[in-house]
Amino acid sequence: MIQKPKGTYDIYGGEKAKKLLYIENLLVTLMQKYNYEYFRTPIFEASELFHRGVGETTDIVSKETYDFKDRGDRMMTLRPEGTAGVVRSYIENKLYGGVMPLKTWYYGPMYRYERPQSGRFREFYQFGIEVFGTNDPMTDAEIISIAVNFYKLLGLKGIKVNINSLGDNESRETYRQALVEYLEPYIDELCEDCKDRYTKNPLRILDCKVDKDTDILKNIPKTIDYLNEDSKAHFEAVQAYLKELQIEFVINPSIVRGLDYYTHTVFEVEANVEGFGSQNVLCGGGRYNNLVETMDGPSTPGVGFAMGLERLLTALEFEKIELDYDKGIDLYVIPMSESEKLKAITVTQFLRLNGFSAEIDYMSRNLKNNFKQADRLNSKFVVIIGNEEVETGILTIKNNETKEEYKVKLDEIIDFMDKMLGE
RNA sequence: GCGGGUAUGGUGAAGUGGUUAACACGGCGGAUUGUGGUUCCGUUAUGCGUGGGUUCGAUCCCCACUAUUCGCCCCA
Repeated sequence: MIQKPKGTYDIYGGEKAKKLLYIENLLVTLMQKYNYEYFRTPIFEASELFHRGVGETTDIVSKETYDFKDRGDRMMTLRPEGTAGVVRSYIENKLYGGVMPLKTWYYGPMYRYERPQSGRFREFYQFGIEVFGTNDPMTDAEIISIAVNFYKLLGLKGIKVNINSLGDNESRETYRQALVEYLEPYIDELCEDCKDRYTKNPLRILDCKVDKDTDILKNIPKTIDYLNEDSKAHFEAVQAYLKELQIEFVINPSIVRGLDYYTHTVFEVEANVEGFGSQNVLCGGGRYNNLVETMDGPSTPGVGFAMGLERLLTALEFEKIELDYDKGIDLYVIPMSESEKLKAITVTQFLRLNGFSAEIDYMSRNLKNNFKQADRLNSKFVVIIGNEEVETGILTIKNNETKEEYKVKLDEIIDFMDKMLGE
């Protein structure tokens, strides 16, 4: 038997599918309200896009990509994240010539070759937003609030927002120097990974979990202490906006994010639920004022985030949150015998085309099992069609909850159902 | 890339080195040929992840592989 690739999963109907569609619909309507535009970019791109966009030294690019050569010998990569593709599209389509800011959102599968575990897949879905063309701290606050408000709308309770600031280029550089200076005497005491990071990307030593309890890490310089005036003002403004929007947050100096393109604000939203898996970051993002330029576009500030759908679903299950989607159908149509099937399918189609969800018996079940089936489908009403109904044109409709039975003329059935379902 | 757990039917699972592999749920059929969700009856694995080995004999012991799961690294 051929099995699914490691780290992938199927959705095969049922509650999970309904939940997923509900969440996706909520995202679409929320994005309309916030006035964001839908972006769709390819699932594979030239490998170089991610090497430059995400960062050569990141784990994501150095060891987690799905690479392949196409039949024209071009190196391609299945996208490991969404930002690089959107930025490429922004530049390639010269969207910087339009009205700013450009507020975009995307949703789709991402691919990373990792060992699967709780909350981590090789193919996983991300929803993300990217805003181009403004450096206003209000935007930073807005996108954080979007993530938080979305989780609140779904009913999630244990969410925690961590924010930090890396500052602009100047601040980053002074900080990097201070960091390297501070760490120099301790290099030998750091873990193997950190020794490597020290030369390649010292910032990432900050969120090392191996060394996190050592005095070296406890006293390590904080990025926020090295912000210049502009950067400090930016960070403070972000906080002021968040407070105004009543978004609770904590400043966490160890948040640096694993992608190289961030400047100024970085943040993570985590699920703070007892017993939740160790992969508890639901959403992460920040500002990337250098990225567009790095990718050969005109200097353009940007800010965005990405959230993982699988982790969100897990969090919802963990908090036992019931989503408000329709769990059943309106009517279940039972033909009493083979000879009534023609009439039954006509009635069913009529109902379906007039706004009701309706199902019919395809299995020629006996009456008892048909009622059982109606229960399984959570049908609000049952329509019985036998020879009497066909002769008189008057249908028997039973309310599946109250057990009340009604006789309804075929051409009055829509009005009747509207009334019954309280339309 | 590294470390731990697990692998029995459609599902959840018991089980023992030795003749017919519990039990529960679900499914299907019937008791009830136009009214069910209760109850009762019947039925539902020539088979215990794959391949080797130990043994007179292995689902149960050993090894490898594969899958899965949790964790590390990293990330959503």
